[in-house]
Amino acid sequence: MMIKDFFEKTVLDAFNKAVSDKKLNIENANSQVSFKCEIPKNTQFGDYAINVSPLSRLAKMPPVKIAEILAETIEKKDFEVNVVSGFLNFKLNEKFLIGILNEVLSEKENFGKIDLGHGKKVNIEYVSANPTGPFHIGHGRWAAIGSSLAEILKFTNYDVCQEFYINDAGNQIQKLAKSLELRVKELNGEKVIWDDDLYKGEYLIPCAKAYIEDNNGLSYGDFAKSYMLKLQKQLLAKFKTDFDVFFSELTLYKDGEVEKCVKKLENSGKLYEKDGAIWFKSTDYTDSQDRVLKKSDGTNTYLTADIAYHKNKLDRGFDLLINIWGADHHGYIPRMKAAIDALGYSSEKLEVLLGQLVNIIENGEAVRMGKRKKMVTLEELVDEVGVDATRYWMLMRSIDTTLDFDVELAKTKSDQNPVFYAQYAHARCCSILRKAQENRADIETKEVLKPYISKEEFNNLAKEHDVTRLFDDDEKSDNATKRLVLKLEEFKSIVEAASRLRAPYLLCKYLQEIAGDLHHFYNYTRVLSNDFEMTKNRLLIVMAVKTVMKQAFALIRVEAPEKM
RNA sequence: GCGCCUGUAGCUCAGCUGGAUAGAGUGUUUGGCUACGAACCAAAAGGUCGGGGGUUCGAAUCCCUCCAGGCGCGCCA
Repeated sequence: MMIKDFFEKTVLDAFNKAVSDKKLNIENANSQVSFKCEIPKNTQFGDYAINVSPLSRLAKMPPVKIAEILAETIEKKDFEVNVVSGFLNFKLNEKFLIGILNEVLSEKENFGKIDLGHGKKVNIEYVSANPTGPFHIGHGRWAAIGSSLAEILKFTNYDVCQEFYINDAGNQIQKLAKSLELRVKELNGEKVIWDDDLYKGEYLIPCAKAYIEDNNGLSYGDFAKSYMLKLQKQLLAKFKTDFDVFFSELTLYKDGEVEKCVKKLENSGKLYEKDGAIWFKSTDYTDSQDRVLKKSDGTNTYLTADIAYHKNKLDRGFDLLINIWGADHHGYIPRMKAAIDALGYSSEKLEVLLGQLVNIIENGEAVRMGKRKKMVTLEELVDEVGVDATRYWMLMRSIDTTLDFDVELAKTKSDQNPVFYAQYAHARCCSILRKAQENRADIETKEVLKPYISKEEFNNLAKEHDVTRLFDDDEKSDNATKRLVLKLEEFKSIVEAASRLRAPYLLCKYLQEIAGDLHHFYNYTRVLSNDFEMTKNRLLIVMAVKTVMKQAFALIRVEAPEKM
């Protein structure tokens, strides 16, 4: 149980008791009363607080009075209560904190796990790029967010399938084929003329060389597609983004699923013909205009195949479809939801996370990414900044804000990137745990001394973890200890929020905070000392911090290094 | 014109279903290593929360309106 819930329940119990004892006079006994526990901004007040002011109208009493009555009624156990105006402030004592620490130590990497998904089958689709070129930085944002969200959902008991939709069936593929053909001819010494709408990026030159060397009988289009897809897959793996399924749009056509889907829509009565094209009456739902499914030239639009794709996913039995789309696809949501409803499924099963785009900052100016202009590829960025820093940077901010990526800053000042601050805290924990078991020298005599704790004792410590004492009558040290232990407990609510709100950035924020608390603790509290009992207790704190940080890093798929 | 997102410290951003004196990082200034990693810590300075109305005991948070920026509004994908 989370501490906040504990205090909310404690106060609610006290409230009910006060009402039945007639200490509080509530007219409408059936009225819903609930309390909200929060961590005060100013920790002078206490560790947790509940504001009872909203009750004053109901009880016809000033807030202070209510707070005083409740404070008297509350059954105190391992904490103190004091009243300031309408607030009930709670201060935890040492025993309470020891309880938290023991919980972390016994649950280990399972600490913070919570069953939100009840094993629900969820499909999360993201990146889904055309196989016509390398990823740009924007793709990196979706890759980082999607892969991290997948971890978070798994941790909160969802059955997760990560999927990448390959857009390999549109006329962009013809352009790709033509572009490769021209590159091949160029390499063969022919003079060629490039149309403006072709892919003139230099990335097709190595592809053309490979084609000349051995094209395996493939067409230009097929060769280029599989070549680009292979490169994309390699980069995704390097970027710690592991898809379970790569789904080809083309197979929807080959298997006749697109036609079947159109038939089904036709049966629903939502299709009509106009100007030689087949339209979907999506305005019967929430869309602002009807959409063309089959163009007057007889070919399908992108939407048609995409509807068939979503039908396919639903037919595979997923309870929830999560799509991560760039903000530029925002207008696409109503038509997709309309189609899902028209097909007889529930559009509530589709949840679209709209991500704001990424700007590249160069010389202090935002440069819009254009596909055929000179651009920074994700691969270049990863090579220069590193996988961890790039992922962290992409995840740090809420999906709702446009991300400004200052490439120069990330390259030249990478050692002051926030990710290092958090990683350093983890490495510091590891270092203390190592040092505790190593021989050391006496400060004055330089004589070699035994380790603070033997390997055997250390290993027992990890198994039995009996925390006996945390405080040491040093105010700063004790406060730092308390702050750190409470931060460990907060991991539970962070995980819950990150899962419910689909917000991996909360974990980055949490890592910054716990890292800060660890460094603060380190500066005020000596872990390894000649007080053997205290050394053991503090090693257990460090172990707990290491465990929780490692798990938090795992959820965003960033390395938690033992050394740096 | 319509829809979505954003506007909080010099810069980049938090601020949970309304609550106590508005929070971090970074930058600036200052102080701290002769035992566990100074890639660290501590302190100071820095804000009419885009403007204006409204709702109420109370608003950065909810509602209305205006302003500014971003992204969409194809028989493209």
